[in-house]
Amino acid sequence: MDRFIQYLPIISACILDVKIQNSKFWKKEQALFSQTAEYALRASICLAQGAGGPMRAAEISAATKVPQDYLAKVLQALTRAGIVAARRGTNGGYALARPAGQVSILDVLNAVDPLKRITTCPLGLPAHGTKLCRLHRKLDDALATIERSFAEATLDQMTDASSGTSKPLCPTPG
Amino acid sequence: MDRFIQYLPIISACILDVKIQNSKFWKKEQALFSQTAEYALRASICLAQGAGGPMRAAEISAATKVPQDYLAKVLQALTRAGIVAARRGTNGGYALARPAGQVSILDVLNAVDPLKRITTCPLGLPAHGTKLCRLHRKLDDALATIERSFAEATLDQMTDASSGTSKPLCPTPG
DNA sequence: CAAGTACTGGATAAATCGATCCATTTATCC
DNA sequence: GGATAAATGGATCGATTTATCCAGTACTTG
Repeated sequence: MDRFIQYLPIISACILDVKIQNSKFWKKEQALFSQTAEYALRASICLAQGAGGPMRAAEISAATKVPQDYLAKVLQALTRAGIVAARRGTNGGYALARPAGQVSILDVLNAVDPLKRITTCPLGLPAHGTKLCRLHRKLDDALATIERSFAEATLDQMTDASSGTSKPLCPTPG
Repeated sequence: MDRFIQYLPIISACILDVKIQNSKFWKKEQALFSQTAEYALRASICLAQGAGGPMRAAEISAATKVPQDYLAKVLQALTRAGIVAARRGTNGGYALARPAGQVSILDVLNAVDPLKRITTCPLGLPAHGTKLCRLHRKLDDALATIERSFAEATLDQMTDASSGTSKPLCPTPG
């Protein structure tokens, strides 16, 4: 036979399944959003809640469960991006540089882990397109949707204070 | 003064901007989608296009510009997930295990880099919520949107053959 | 000004991802 | 059955991300 059996029968799939169990499955832990982005968002929203005064890194770390020394790096990035303002010495700490209603989730994300839109073909064939580009338009559509959604979401909308209900928090998986 | 100046004046922002230039900016390269996911999608669509017969790894590598040895790992993962069927030896190669119209982008993504929805509070406070959970609902909404979009997009929709126009490819950035 | 506080930033280590090499296994062709 | 072809899987390596430590700097208080 020189014709390839393209669609394997069910029985072959079963054999494949066994092999999945027997070999170390190549599994990635990577989430869609980076750990750093998660940390930056937690910290920013934490600052948006305690809007009274500056919070020290140790306080933010305790409230958000972000490793303190790593949080320092994240806050530095947010400071350099102009999203938070840092103050040293006694009674120092971090505070938002703008009102929470004027800082979007996208602002925070872009400060630490920029959401890169797909503008050129990753295959690097500029003049003549390749066969893959419907894919990249689809992927970039998804990026655009997220970008729009996150650009409209401000930090104050993420705080408890933005609603009458006091505990609308994380639902349990059920 | 024991009251923190929360909203720094413009002049301070300028000073901050200077510091951005002078220090090594903490910049991440990570895109929203992993390199492996990109490779897996390219390879899958490549197989969907050449739907005639099996393609060897070297051929797929040449067509998709994925490093050949790494592509082998990606294809192994797709094989174990039952998305592609592999055949060894002369005239061997890879082919889709199902018709391209029955394989979604989400299927491919989940095979190599699962899109993990947020079902529980990452802060690990199950009973009593934390102050951060509006955020995670927002993030998970984004994940849900992407998941839905990618579940509906099949590989054959990503091929050139799915349209009358022959070159609707990657637009140049302009 | 002296002491103490808290952010800053450099150096470093651990973990994961991306990439490569090569021996082995399985299939086809003659 | 032997030679060849091509995927498989183990080992390794470099780059990036995540995490930690600590000396230095700037700011406040008294």
